[in-house]
Amino acid sequence: MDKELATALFESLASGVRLDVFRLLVKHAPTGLVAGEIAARLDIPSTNLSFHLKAMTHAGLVNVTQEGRYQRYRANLAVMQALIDYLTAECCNGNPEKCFDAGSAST
Amino acid sequence: MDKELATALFESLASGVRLDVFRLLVKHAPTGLVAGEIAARLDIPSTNLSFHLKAMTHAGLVNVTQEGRYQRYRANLAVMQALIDYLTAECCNGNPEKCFDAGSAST
DNA sequence: ATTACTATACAACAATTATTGAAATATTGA
DNA sequence: TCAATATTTCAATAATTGTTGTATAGTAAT
Repeated sequence: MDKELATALFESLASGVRLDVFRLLVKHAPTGLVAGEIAARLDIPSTNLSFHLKAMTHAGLVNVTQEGRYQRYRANLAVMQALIDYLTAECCNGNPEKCFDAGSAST
Repeated sequence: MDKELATALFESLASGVRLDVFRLLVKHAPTGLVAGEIAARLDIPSTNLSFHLKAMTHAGLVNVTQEGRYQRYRANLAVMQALIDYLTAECCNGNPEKCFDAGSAST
């Protein structure tokens, strides 16, 4: 995980629409959902959803596979785990004790 | 941690400049650095740095305290930990086994 | 008070990102 | 092949974000 990938992933998560999409896909892992289903559930115009899905796919946050005329999207949980690891390392860099004292009381 | 805060934090981390600033402040936790020192180390014009520091402060990613004519900035590690917790929950929502199988092999 | 120094606010502008509708591409099934 | 469906691409535009220089406000020290 380098800086460039990290910022790309953060950017993918920095929009309400994309965060909604990702959370929906996580809920439906590992099956995933086809584009039309995502659009219907989140009530987003298909062109706009396509725009965001393309960005997320490019960043590697989601994967896509073709199923006939459908495109099935799945959350990339491995990348998400790598991001969490990166964030943990960045957060605690040189000061691990501080980091895990502070915020662990989050319900 | 709600969606609004999460997107604000992701947005804070989604820029190369801001990610650099944050990582620098984490390295210097818990002392922090004054604005001029950050600008010098990262070679960013002070006005531009101020713009980004303001955004990060607003999002809660960093804290600031006045020291005479200096402004000292510190990484907010508690918020970072809360974000990691949020991300872990989002990532594993309904499928914890999948998440931690996949990406844990990150050095 | 005045001079120097630190940092932010403001204004102008550049660049990027988001949204929408219409058109295009590709697949399915009659 | 033809009509129907699913999704993306494209073009136009709106909205947001990033960068820079100049001006301002505050602090420090003489």
